Amino acid sequence: MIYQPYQPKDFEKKWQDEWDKNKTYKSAVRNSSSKKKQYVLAMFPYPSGAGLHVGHVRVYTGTDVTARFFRMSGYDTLHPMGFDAFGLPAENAAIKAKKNPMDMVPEHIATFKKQMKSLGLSYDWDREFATTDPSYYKWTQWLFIQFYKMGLLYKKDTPINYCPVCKTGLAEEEVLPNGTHERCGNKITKKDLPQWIFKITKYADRLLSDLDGLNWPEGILAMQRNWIGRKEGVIINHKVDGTDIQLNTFSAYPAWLFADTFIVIAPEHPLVSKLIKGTKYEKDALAFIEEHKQMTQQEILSGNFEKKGVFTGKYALDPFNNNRKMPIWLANFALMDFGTGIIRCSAHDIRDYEFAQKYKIELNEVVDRIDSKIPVNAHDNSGILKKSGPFTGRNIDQKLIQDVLDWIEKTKIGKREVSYHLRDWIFSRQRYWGEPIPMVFCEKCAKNQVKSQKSKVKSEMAGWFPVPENELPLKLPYIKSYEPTETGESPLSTVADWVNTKCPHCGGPAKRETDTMPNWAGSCWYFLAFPFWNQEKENSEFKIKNLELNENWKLKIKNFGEWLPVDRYLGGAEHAVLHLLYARFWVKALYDLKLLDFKEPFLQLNNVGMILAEDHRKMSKSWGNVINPDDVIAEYGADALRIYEMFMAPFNTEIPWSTKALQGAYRFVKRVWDIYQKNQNSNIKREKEDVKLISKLNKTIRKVTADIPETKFNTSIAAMMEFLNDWESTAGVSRDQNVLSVENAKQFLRILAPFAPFITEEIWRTVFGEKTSIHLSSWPTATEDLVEEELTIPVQVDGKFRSTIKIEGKKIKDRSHVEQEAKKDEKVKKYLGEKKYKAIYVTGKILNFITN
RNA sequence: GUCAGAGUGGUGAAAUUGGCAUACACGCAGGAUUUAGGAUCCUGUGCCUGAAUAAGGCGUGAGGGUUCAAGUCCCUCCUCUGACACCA
Repeated sequence: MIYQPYQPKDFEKKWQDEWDKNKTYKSAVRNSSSKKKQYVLAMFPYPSGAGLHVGHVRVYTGTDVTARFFRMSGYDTLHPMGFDAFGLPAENAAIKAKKNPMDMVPEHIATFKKQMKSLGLSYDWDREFATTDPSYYKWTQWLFIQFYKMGLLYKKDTPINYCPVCKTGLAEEEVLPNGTHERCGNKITKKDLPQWIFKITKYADRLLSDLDGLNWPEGILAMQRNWIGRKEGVIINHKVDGTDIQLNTFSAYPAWLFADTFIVIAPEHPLVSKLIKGTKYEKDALAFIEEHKQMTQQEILSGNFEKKGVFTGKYALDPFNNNRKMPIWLANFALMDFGTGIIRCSAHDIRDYEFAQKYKIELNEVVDRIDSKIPVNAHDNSGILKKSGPFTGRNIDQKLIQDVLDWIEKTKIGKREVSYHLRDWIFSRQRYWGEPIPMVFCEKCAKNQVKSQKSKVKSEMAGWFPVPENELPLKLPYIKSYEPTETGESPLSTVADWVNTKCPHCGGPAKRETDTMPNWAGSCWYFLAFPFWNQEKENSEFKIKNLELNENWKLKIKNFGEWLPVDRYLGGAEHAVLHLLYARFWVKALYDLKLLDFKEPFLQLNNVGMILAEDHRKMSKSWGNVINPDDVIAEYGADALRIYEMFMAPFNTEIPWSTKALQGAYRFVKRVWDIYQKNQNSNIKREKEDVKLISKLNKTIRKVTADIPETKFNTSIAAMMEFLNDWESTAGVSRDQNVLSVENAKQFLRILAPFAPFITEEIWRTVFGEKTSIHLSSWPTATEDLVEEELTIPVQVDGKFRSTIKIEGKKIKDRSHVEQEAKKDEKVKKYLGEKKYKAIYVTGKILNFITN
């Protein structure tokens, strides 16, 4: 055969089609198999109009390498792909393009799929779906109803971001950091609208404690722990002087409670109106509350606002100090959604201290100052207490804190309490492009339920009923105008024939919920769907039986649940909290519903680092520094792109793109091509194999085998490059290419296959004439090193490296032999001289002579 | 401020977990081939002193410590990145 230069264009398309046609990457049918499995998943993409980004290529290639490795290693491997197509970005893009997202999304998905195939990603496409498919969101809606039925959802008036100029409700993402609307630049306010809310806080403790068993990056675990923000402390009850009002405060630093001299309360706290009603302070307080309302979330979060407050005219009685009177203030730094919204304040907190100085509120310190300018900070939890009742004179330590807590409970001043940073999850969006929330409101039933003494339905929930399950999916109507409405309500509220329906309870006229679900909904359970998302099965076994959804779900989990949970999940750290937390939450709730039998969705998590542009900025159209994977593939081929992205840096580090370095990867792929082309032209005989080269090959196999499961793709490739260097030079020296047997040449090709699926397949089939895909061949096992005749041992004198000596492999454990050999070495002689020494020999690693 | 991660050549980075620091790659320099450029191949490439492919010294953010031996372990500090942040 004549030498052919490397031309990836000549064969990449051919193999894509072949793999497609033969369903090479179809996952095994898995039911009650005892065979080991790997469910390898990349966070699925939102299919934007821009197509795949080189950043996508990085995660998907890493995931693909992992899946291919396990597939070849004999695991049942599930490696699916789908599309997260609901949500704001898609909707805004569609508004801009003046199209309905329903028409646009399929186009974008087609582009993504085409690109994914051109990259050689080994997905089982039979399981593909988009979260926007009614057959998928039928289940999302059904799950919503299950969660509703178990009491995890409630509806409540909640402030949302609202643009008074555009007259529209906004998502958090649309609010710029300076508190203005990203589209019109006007200041955003809050508006109360009824919202569906998920009681994720009910699972706070389990979401926290179950983190312990996960093989996740430490940083992500820490972020989740932080976000949940569990804090142990006490709730203290106070009477308000001259009223029957009771105020509860939360404190995480019980040792310092005797120091508190005043109380602040969040302006939006429901007890405020009661405190100020009819007093001479009312007018000022109301003005203050109004001013506070005008503050945007951003101003509050920026921390740059002035700490302000007004006196309510009322006093709380301090149970720690003989009912000493504590003035109650409204303060703009008190948060309604942390603790109880009411704080006991003292000199031992910088913020409280400054506030008290400003308004000349009396203070009382219980620990002597170290720095004369400021009081000791309670967060330090150290010092000796004074003026602290029974605890005066005691040192602040764990024992004291426990004693204080016991005392508080014994005297019934208050009780131990746990507080969380985690808040309930606002699940409503006043937007078009999301799963319609499958709930119906009936005014008549609502009235009846409120009237009825027997009804246990809370007034806010009265009249709400889930859409009957046999009506699912509740399809999103195809409409022309779906832009946000003037009232801040969902655009669906304007579609009369969709809104008006029958009450599932009384059959009378009723209205549908017009809010849609947030972007997160579809991604909360998609990984559960892949194992059973197989159209053949859908159509035959499950559809024909026409089971109730509940039975249908259970049957699916029973038959295909063996794939679950996900063994390896790969994706960006930007989802560290929200997506990962929400998905964990749903899985736990489903476990409680007995719809799943495991508690954590993702056993191992690996983060992928972002790829920056060559100029070290983020890739962005406006900078004009975007690298399009299609262009790279056209010029260098998919294999070179894959190899480069796996080799560029450790998988989880952020890294700028480098076209030069890409060319290095391209050279490597080309050299692989060339050496096999040369091999093809020589008659290879096993007996001519080079022993050292085979030893190197086995080391390489061992290295790659160990590295891939640890996502150390860069060092895998470095090892293979080393091997290729050796192979080339050995072949060069021996002046014929008979240095590796066909079997061994194939072994190297197989360990390269997960990284470079096209070139390896092409060589496998054309050079070696194989009939079935290399990707279905089995992963090579490294054999024990064939005798290494000589080993190199470094020799130190007094801890300084001086020389190396060669020792026969057999004698490597012979300590005195190694020592004698070392003493023959000229350099060692020079430094060691005639001095007395002690020798430390670590077998096979190092020899160190110590003379002093 | 809190939490997490990271500081190694001109650059991206390695280092079988305490044992020859800088593998692999990019870049650069010199050479071969070429009308030329590109591509390809070969050689060299941490820093300093040296004519040197002689010899030596110094080197993993800074400083200290443990050890025969430290990029790796311990203490103090500095810088950068990310996330959260008026959290009571």
